[in-house]
Amino acid sequence: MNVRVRFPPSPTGPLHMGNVRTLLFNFLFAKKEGGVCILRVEDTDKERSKKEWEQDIIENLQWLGITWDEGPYRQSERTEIYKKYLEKLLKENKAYWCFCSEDILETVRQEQQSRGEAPRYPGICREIPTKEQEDRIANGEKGVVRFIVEPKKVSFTDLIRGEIVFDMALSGDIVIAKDMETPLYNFTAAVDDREMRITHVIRGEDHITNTPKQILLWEALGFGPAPLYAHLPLIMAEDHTKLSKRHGNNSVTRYRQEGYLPSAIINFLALLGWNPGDNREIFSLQELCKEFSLERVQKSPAVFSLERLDWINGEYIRVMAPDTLLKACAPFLPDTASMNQETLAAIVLLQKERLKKLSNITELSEFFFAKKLTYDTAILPWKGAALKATKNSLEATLRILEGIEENDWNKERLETILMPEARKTGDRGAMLWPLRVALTGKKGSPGPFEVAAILGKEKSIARVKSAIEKLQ
RNA sequence: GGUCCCAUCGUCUAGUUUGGUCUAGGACGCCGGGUUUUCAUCCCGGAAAUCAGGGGUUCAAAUCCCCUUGGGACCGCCA
Repeated sequence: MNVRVRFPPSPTGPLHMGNVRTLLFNFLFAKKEGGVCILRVEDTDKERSKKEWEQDIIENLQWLGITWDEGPYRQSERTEIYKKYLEKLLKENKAYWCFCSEDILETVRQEQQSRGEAPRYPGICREIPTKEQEDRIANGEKGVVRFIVEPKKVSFTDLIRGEIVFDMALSGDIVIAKDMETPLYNFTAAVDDREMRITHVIRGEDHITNTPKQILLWEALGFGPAPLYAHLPLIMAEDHTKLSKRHGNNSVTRYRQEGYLPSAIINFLALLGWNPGDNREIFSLQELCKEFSLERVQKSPAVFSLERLDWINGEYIRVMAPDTLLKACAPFLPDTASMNQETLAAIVLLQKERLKKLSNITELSEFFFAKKLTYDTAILPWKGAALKATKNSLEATLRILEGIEENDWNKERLETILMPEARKTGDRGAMLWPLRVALTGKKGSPGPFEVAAILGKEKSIARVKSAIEKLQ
C-alpha cells in the first residue's frame, strides 16, 4: 500500500507541542512506510483562522525538520469541491436544511441534559418537505445543512486500540455546513481524506468520537473503504488534563525562544507515547524514522514533563560542535559587540555543560560582560575563613597575578603558576575560592583560571582589587 | 448525566500478544558518596511501583477472564 498521511493543523493559534507530537507521529509513520505527508490547512472557520498562524505553523514545522511532500492545501480554497458533495447529499436526501434558531437548540439541549440524556438534535426540520426547504433558502432565509445520521452501530478497528463500536442511534443529525460556502470540520475532513487519497488517519484521542461521524459521511458519499484510523494518547499537563492554553504558553515559538533545540524537542516528543522497546533514550529524527512503529505506541495519556525536556535538551547541547553552539547562543549573549568572536566562543564553550537551554547562557555569563560586579562580600571567604585572612589571601594572589606577563595570561600558564601557591596553603580552596568569587561575583561558576584567562589581565586584576577594597 | 478510551515507581516507560527466567528492569527528578577550589559535567550508590482494588482460571498471573474503583476525552452553526 502506498501510505499517505495528512498534517491537518487549524491556523487558529500558534503551533503548539500537542500539535507537533501528532504531526511528528504522522511524519515518522509515513517515513517508516516509505509514504508521503500532505499538509492540509484546516481553515474553514473564517472568524478564527488567521494567515499569521498559518505562517507560524509552517515556519516552526520547517524549523523542527518535519517536512511534507504535498501542499499546503487550504480548505478555504476548496469551497467548490465541498459544495459539489454538499449538493449531492442534499439531492439524495441524505442531508437537509435546518432552520432552528440557536435559542431553540439551546433549550432542547438543556432539557435533554436535565433528563440525563446525551444532547442531540431531535430532527425537527427533517420533516420539512424538500421543496419547502429549497424555497425558503431561495427566498433568503438563513439555514444550516444537517447530515442525517443513520441510527445504526458503526465500528472501526483502531490501529492502536483495536475495535471500537459506537451506537449512532444516540447521536442526532449533525451540522455539516453553515451554508453552501461554509462547510464544517467533519464534512471537510471526510471529503479531503478521500480527495487526497489518505490511507492512514493518525490523530489525537480527542477525535475518537468524530470517527463514526466521518465514516457515515464517507459511506453516504459513496467513497468506498474508509482510511485506517489510529488515535494517539493525549499529552496532558501536570494537572492531568489535556494540554491547553490554560496551562500557559506551549507554543513551539516559545520553546524556540527559550533555546530548546529542534532535535531535543523531537526526541522528547517522540518518547511521549512511544518507545523503542529497549533502554535507549536519545534518538535523531533519522533514527526515529527507521524505528518508529504504531504497534509500540502507548494507549494511555502521557504527562508533559519539562524536567525531562530540559535533560534531553542539555544532552543535545553538550554534544554540539563549538561553532554551532556559538551561533546558537549568539542571540542569548548579553553583549556580542564588545567582545571578539574568539572570546565569545571561549565563554560559550566554558558554559556548555551548564546549559539546560540556550537562554541559560545569559544569566550564567553576565559576569563576563559586567562593568562592575555586585555581590555580597560575605560570599568571599572560603569555608568559614575570617575576612582578614581572605583579604590577605587575595592580596597575595594579586601580587602573583601582577607579576604574570601578558603573554603568559592563559588558562594553562595561570594554573601552573597559581596552583603550586594554592597548594602551599594546605587547602587550595583558601586561595582559589576567594579569587574565583572576586572574578565572578558568584558562589557557583567555572573555575578561576578559565575565567581569568577569558577576562584578561587588566580586568582580572581590577576585579581582585575591587574585592580587596570591599573587605576593608 | 450519556458515550468512548485508559490504568506498572512522583513522571516517561520495559515487561502483557506467545502465563514461569519479574524477590518488576531502564530513564528523568530526588537523596547520598566520589572526582573537583565552587557550580556544572562525569562516575558510583540509594529511596521510590503489595503491577488501581476485589474475585476467578491455573501447579504458576503484572501478564488470561469478570466485577468494582479511579482518571481522561468527547457530547458546538470549533477543529
